[in-house]
Amino acid sequence: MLQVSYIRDNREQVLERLAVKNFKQVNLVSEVIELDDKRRSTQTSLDNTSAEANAAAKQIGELMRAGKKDEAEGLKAKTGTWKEDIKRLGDQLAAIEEELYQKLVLLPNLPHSSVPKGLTPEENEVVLENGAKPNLPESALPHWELAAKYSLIDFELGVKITGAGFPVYKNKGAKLQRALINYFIDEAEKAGYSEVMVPLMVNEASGFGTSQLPDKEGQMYFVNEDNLYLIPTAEVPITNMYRDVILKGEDLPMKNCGHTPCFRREAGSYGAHVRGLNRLHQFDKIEIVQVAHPDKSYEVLEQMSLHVQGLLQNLGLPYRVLRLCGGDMGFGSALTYDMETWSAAQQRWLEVSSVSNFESFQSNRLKLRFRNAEGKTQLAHTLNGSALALPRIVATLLENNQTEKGIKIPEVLVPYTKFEWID
RNA sequence: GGAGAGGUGUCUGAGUGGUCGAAAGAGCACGCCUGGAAAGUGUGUAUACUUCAAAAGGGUAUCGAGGGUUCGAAUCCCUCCCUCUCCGCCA
Repeated sequence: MLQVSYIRDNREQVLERLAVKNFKQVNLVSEVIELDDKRRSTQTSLDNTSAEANAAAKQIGELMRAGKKDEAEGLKAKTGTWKEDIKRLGDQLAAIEEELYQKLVLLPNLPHSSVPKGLTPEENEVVLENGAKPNLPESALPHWELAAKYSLIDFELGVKITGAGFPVYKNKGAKLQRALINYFIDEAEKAGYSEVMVPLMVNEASGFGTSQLPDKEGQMYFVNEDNLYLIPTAEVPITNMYRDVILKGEDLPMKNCGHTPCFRREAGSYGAHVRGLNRLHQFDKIEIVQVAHPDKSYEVLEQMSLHVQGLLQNLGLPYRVLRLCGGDMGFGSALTYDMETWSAAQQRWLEVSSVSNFESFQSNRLKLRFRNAEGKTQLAHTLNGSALALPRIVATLLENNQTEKGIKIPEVLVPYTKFEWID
């Protein structure tokens, strides 16, 4: 959520930035400012009336104690109008604040100045490409066929137990999952992220805090009985650890990592591109999260991007880094890098990570602040990224590393898998 | 699931209708004291809003959340949420 004070002070710039995200409801900006004007004047009237009423109440108390009952009664008689006014103004204020909030949550975050204008994924900017794409023989198989051939993943069994998009990992397929999880967590800890294990269900307040709600309500599984949402990413519980928190300036940056399954309804996405591991309802992911000083958050973003790239390099996967264009960015993000690996058998790029700086968009909702050098509270910046999401890594690994002998496990993983080949 | 107790500031904890944004202690910060430290001592120590104000400061709101009673609510009433204890169930 954007800060109203910022919108007020930088109206033209806000409009300009929103245009980069192709945001159409530009009149919301002036509506927000008008409502805030109304809010302020109503608040002032309410405050003044309350002050009068408070003073009178105090005086009545004093008169009562002094035994001047008549005077007190006289004063009491006058309080009626104030009471009515306070009630009326209070209701008005609540209504205005609600309306303001409803409009405010419709405004996406402002994109960073480096974000390219654009509508579709094709307009994302390729920042860099790294690693050689393997040349596979004609007989190369896509990962879903490899998974069946080596008995690594049973999609049909998952359908029986739950439904499409909930695969069962078996044998070396299951072990590969655990190996990747442990490897990614170990690497994150080496980079200074402290591990947390968090709940897989969150309440409404947490969903709002990281702006999945109300924006992506339909994308989350919802447990009606208890009013809880299954997490679509560990970003939600991990970032919400810092909800309603005032950090000390010297505590920044806070760095956490965690592994969780992620649950996504992915309503409406079917077809050839979602075969196999390409898109699932449940998958495992290691998330890295930082709470940073506003002056440092873009440095931190680069550092997180490099961390993710390091993992991909270590796994020997060809990858590229995209700077998302305004139209392809998430609602709350100011700058997002997507990392994609080249899936040689499918001949396409697969998104395996997304690293974003939310600046103060989330922290404004979270009320996540720190005490700055002047001792004042200030909104911190939040960042997060996948490091990494497993399924497409597995897909690319299986496809790119297939040989006649079997599938070669990358060296860095062998201490974790304890086998070198899937055969 | 059944029965009971309770939610106050960074923490402990007082406060059952006015003088309460809230005693006291601890912690923390700064100062004094000290060769240095401890002890001692003094001061300070919530958040938000504010078309009041240059600032100091002032006003308003907040004692789990929301509503109500009252001239006046941390205190009384209602609803909800949460925590703890005992019983039941249980990895």
